[in-house]
Amino acid sequence: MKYQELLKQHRLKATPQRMAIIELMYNAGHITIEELYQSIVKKFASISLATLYKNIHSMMDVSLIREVKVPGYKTKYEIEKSEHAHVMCTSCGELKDISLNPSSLLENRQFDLAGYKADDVAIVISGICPNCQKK
Amino acid sequence: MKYQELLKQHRLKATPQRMAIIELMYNAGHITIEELYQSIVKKFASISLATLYKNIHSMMDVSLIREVKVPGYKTKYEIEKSEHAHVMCTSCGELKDISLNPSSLLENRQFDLAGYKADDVAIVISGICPNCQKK
DNA sequence: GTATTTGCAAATGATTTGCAGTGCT
DNA sequence: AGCACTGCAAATCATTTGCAAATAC
Repeated sequence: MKYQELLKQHRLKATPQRMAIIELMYNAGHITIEELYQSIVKKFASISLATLYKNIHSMMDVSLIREVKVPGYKTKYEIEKSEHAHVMCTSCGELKDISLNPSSLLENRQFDLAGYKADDVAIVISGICPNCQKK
Repeated sequence: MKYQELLKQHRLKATPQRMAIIELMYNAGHITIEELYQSIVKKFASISLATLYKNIHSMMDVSLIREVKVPGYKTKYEIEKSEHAHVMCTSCGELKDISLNPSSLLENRQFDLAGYKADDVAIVISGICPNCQKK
């Protein structure tokens, strides 16, 4: 079970709750706390929201997962993977990865960063997804 | 008083509370609800948080102000102005505009937007500001 | 004068905390 | 065994709502 390894690599204990969180997040791609809880209680009747929140934070602390704040919607979470940007559909709420590499933007152009030393770039493009365009 | 005009242009009634909100937001550049409230009560002892929230939403509905969601911090608000990106200091929390034009990025390069029709691009660069680098 | 806005208090929603019991390694 | 994790209940913090009185136009 690879999720177990993933947790150990980040020096977190591999509890069943955590493995379930990672599995669901991995399958969903992006998920809110709310959605995560709704899904996880089906397999794990006794899990509490407090546990979810605590684990989300532990995993963020070790950069195993990442929060994605999107305009007008609830924060979603994703497994950390290679850098990418996001497109969000303002009609149906779908959030999707796109392959734009945020930090390559910084390298290729000389933006005036006002003296800041950049660590991370978050890009969220809002628009209408192909499906909603049809309606 | 130009704030009055600004409100009328957006078909909102120019109440003193709203003018105070805009003035403070304008001076601060970026401000959280919290900070806005702390400042505004000094001049407007009787204002309520409910009024703040209601007005923030009215003004967002007519695109007079805009919310800026930043990783790890509270949402901030700013007066809508020409497109720009943001740098945020992860040490002191300062948020600053930079002149990078988000939608020009879309034009200059052909990103694969997975069929999305883009309306808006939000870019937040996290890093360390010049001041905090010294410490 | 009328429709909108304000401010209050209460409701709702989201997140955090303390603590006793449990479980991973 | 020992420390970290879980789940509960309660606390805290954030946001929204209903409504009567006040106000912009």
